[in-house]
Amino acid sequence: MARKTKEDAELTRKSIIIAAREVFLIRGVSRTTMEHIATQAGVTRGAIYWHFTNKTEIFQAMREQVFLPLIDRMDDTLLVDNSQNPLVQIDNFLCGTIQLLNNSLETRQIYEIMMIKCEYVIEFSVVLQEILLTCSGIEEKLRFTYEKAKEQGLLHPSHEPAQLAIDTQLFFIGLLHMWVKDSDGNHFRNRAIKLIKAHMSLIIR
Amino acid sequence: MARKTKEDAELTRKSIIIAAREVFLIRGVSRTTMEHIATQAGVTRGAIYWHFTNKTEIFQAMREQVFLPLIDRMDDTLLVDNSQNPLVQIDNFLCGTIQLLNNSLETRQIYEIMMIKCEYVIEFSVVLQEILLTCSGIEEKLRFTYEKAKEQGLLHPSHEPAQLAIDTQLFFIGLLHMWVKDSDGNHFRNRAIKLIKAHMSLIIR
DNA sequence: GTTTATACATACATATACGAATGTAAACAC
DNA sequence: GTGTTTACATTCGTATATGTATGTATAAAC
Repeated sequence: MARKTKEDAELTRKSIIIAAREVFLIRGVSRTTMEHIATQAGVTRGAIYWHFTNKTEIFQAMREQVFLPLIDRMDDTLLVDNSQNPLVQIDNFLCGTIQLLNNSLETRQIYEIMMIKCEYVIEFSVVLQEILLTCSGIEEKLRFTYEKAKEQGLLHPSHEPAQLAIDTQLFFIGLLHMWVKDSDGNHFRNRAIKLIKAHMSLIIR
Repeated sequence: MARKTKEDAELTRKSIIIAAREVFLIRGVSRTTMEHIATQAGVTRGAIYWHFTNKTEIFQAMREQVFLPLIDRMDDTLLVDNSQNPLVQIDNFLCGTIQLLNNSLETRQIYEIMMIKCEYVIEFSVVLQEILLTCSGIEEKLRFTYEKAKEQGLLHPSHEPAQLAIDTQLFFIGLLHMWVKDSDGNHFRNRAIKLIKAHMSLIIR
């Protein structure tokens, strides 16, 4: 009805992203309409079209809220902090991600949306490329850390850091996918930390 | 225009499933309309509604074409044939799946649809349950085979079959997901067999 | 204090999708 | 060879989604 202050406008922008997340989760991204999001956010479609040009832009805004912190945390855990045992660093990174999913509803929901509530068709191919790029980054950082471990003699001599990095990465991608799908929690969610420990135990010398 | 023979009707039914697969792949399941499928199949929506009640039913029909053979092949490779080294059996099963994806366009496309071109909302929750169930089955059969390997002294003494089974399963789920996403082929598709060998080499004594 | 740009709400035009109803010609049962 | 059912095509009514255009009250700029 009336114009809001800039602060208020920013609040409605954020409430639109939150509403989109809630509706995406239930209806899936494709089946969610602007009207659904508007109703959930308590605004009209006009407000949404003011802040975003289309649904894809809302999706991207939502996605950045979890992906940028992920990269940061990965850098902090694997690259910056050199005081610890490299294998413990990797363990910490993996377990930290699971704990983040456990603790943060927002993160949990966005992961679920990105993995099983979104169809990666042409207009989302950018997102797919970014995911692949992020994975390349993870692989590289894991390899870097496994190389440190090898230098310190923590690995079995026949194990190559590059191989271990991909193996750990694929294990973790699989774990995340099953973690998300396993909404009951009995198959993977409750056992995730244990599974990570088991995976790491396969690698130590 | 005219009524067809039963054989012809079965052909159009199959052509509808093929058309659906092709359109699902490009547009995603949600954004695909009955009209899209009909046009692709060279029939009208009337024909589709005669053979299927809705889109979900087409999706299920398509899905069964790859999932039932998967189970069969898994049973054949891991359970029935006992002549080989159990670790080779597992290796064969994993590599066989990758080779199937390489050789069969149909299988490849259906996997891609199921993994990144479909939103698992309520009406698809049945599918999600089936996927979890299939995964449980895979885990069990892997464990069974790793137990054979342990009995034959092929494993490191500290490695438990149950742990190895889940680790291999999660590794493979991750690999399949990245295989599908990596349409260029440079990151995972061309390296898949090598990655499997590397994974198995982590496990042998 | 007036002007202007902002932050929306409302209204409209267009397009698309669905499911059902109906039509129809040929296959099949007898 | 007639009747019935099948395997569709065609048509129709309705609902829903999108993007844009327009209206409007107020915050902010001056």
